[in-house]
Amino acid sequence: MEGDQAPPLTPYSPFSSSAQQPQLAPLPSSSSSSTLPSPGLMSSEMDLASLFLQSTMELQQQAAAGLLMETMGIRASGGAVSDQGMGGGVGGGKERAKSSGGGGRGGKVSGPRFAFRTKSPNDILDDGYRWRKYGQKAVKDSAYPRSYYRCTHHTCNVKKQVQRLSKDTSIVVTTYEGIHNHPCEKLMEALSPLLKQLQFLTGF
DNA sequence: CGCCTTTGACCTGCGC
DNA sequence: GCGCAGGTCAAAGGCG
Repeated sequence: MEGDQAPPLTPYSPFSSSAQQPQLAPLPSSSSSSTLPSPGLMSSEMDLASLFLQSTMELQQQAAAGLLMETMGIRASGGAVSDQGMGGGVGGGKERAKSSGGGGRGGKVSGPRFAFRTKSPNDILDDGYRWRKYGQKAVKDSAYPRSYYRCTHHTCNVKKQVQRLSKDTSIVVTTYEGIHNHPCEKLMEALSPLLKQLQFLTGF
């Protein structure tokens, strides 16, 4: 069924149309809203930790959408990549073909995708998660290789691609695919002392 | 010792 | 059907 192109990324022209592109182009459609991870914390008694967990989940969404980036002083601009650029897909070596449903180029995605550009000398921007690099590939349009990363969390299947623009080497295009189903480690680590203090003060 | 990066090979989808 | 381009795997090596 080649019918399901389902371009989850809003096409945009990287530089050409000087029009006011949004700071980023999160995936508009159905996929993003419906694939929100349901954090299994529906226990009857929700303590502060659970609340925190939930809020971090939401934070992730915003972070992924680049909103947080700006707050953190990271410049997020541009938007989604067109599918001729990094739209790629799950090509598939070996067992991936069946496990992930294949997909292939311009095809299915495992989750919502966000792409944004950051102006940074570093290819890797520290978003609080731990990533493991699983591939690097030279791409045709760019003089710089594209790197492939996967979230190291066991249950998390989020991937990201990082590529430096050949036109402007100071700009790094990062594409996130999927949504983390676990809290941000660094964030939790930083907040845990606060949480304890809060619990102490509030009597919980 | 565990985790991460590197790198070549392999697989899949698309265009011609 | 073939070649190209992109995405992923997995072994090997490095580092803290």
